[in-house]
Formats: sequence, structure tokens, C-alpha cells
Amino acid sequence: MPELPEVEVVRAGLEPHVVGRRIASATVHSARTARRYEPGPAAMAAGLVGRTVKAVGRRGKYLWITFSDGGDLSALVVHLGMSGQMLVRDPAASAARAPSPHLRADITLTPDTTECHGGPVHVEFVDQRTFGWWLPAPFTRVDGTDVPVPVAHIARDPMDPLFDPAAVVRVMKTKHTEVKRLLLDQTVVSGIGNIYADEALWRAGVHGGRAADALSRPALTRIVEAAREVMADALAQGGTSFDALYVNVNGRSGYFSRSLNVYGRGDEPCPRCGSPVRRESFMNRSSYSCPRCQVRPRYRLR
DNA sequence: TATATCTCCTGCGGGC
DNA sequence: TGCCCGCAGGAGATAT
Repeated sequence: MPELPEVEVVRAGLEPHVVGRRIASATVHSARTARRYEPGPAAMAAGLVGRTVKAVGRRGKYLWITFSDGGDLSALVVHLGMSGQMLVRDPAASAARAPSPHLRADITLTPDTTECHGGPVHVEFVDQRTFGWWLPAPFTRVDGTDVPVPVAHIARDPMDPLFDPAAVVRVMKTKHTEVKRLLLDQTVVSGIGNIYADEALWRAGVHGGRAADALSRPALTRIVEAAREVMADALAQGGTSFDALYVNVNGRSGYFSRSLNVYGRGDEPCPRCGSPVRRESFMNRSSYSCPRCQVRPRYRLR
């Protein structure tokens, strides 16, 4: 599932192929991909044609393409959801084969600046489970940084140079809710999904069901630092992949799933103490933890 | 206002 | 073999 490291791999992979190129054609095949854009998929596609790409940005799990010509909608925000892929193809190769049944949108770009080398490229948005979306949007300034409006409510992620772990800990300390819930709350700290939340909590030795306001500041700091570490490690290995649902722009998978300590390893021995990893239901999804290293609190919130 | 739960969606795997 | 059900989970909407 694309979390921060996976989205960063996609951003870094996309950037050299699209910056300096102009969108020659665009098609948004799925209304669901354009569900957040009121004018609809056809209008979205029409609005993209002729735009020149200046940069590819990211905050947390949100990706955006910035256009150099300004205008009202100067970014295309892309969220990969659970299964979205941004695949860079050779246009001739794309034309020669049958499109993916899960192709939701695609654009063809041609070189527009002298700094841009090579020929046209084709970018496909493939999304099996259709939780992903595209949304053209203007920029706004938040906390001294320009971000697209749909990203304005998203907190800085642990890979952001201006990320402030102490500020995140201060916010967490005020919340009377499970600490894992806060790790998944993108307005508190962004980029963390179910996999990295479980891995960070395991590294910090804290059960995700503990109330954030009942944890000490050092414990919360340990969790936030662990989240940063685990995502940096994952990024170094090209992201996590369990199946073909997460791939980079070339369609290749990352390797970090081999380094996961607890996520998806129910009943397997904890790498630290050997106790069988426990699987629990949390927020309608699975949580994995070590019963010895991460003692479950006696209380239950609510 | 803060927190918790529901809903959207598709494909895979297991059980019957 | 075929059908049904549970599971996976990000994030906005809705409920408490």
C-alpha cells in the first residue's frame, strides 16, 4: 500500500520524465478518479492539455505536478489511494499493447524546453481499487510553504526538512485517543499508514492502543523518531511491496517488505524477543505487535 | 469541539 | 466448479 516511502519513490521516478514537458493529450477514463473535481473527468482532461510541467512535489502521501504557466489551477494533485500506480511508458509501446483494465487516466507529454531531452512519454494512472484520485487545484501558503489547496490541511511528514518532532509530540500529548490512531491521522503527522505505524510502534516498544495523553514525552518522541527511521529505511530499499499493487514508475516492486519486523507476520517470532507476533483488529483493519515488547494497556478507551 | 465509526471499491483466497 | 464471504486499507463523511 503506498505510504510516504512508496509515494516518494514514485515522485522521484516521475520527475525526470515529466519536468520540462508539455501535456499533448490527456484522458480521464474513470469518473471516480475525478470524483473530487466537480466539472468532471472530461473537463479535467481538457484543462490539462497544453500545460507544461515545472516540478513534481509531495507531502505525506499526496503527490502533485506543478505547472509552469501559473493560472488558477497550477497543480494536479494525485493521491494513489490503496492501489494507485503512476507508470511511465514509451508511447509506442503503450499503443502496441492492450491497456490495463484498471487504467483510470493517462497523459502524453512532449518536450517543451531546451533543457528537456528525449522524446515523448506516456504516463498511465492505473488503480485497481479506485481509492486514488486526481484533482487540479491552486496553491496556497501554509506555515511558510506553498502547497496545493487539497494538501493544506496535511501536516508536514517526517522526511520534510522543516518537520518538527517536538511540535508533533506536543500535539499528541493533548489528545485523549489511541496513539496509533494519531500516527494514522494525516493532520498530526503525515505519510504514515498502517504498515509503518505498526513498525514504528514496534521499534519504540509501545502498544498502539495506549492513550497518547497518558504516554510520557520521551515515549512519544521515541515513537515519532521510530516512524522517521522506519520510513527512511524503507525509502532506501525502494519502498514496501507485498504484491503487484505497489510498483515504481517502471513497474518494479520495492524490497522493504523483507525487512518488516511485525506487520503481516502474525504468529511468527518477534525478531527482538521471540514471542509470537499478535494480530489484533483496530479501526477495521489489522494491527500487528509483540505481546512482550509492546504490552497492551489494561484500560480500553471509550 | 473532539473523537469514533462508517463507507467507498475491487480482487484474491478460503470455505463450503 | 462455482458461489459466498472476509479481508486488505486511505481518507472523507457521518455519527456520537
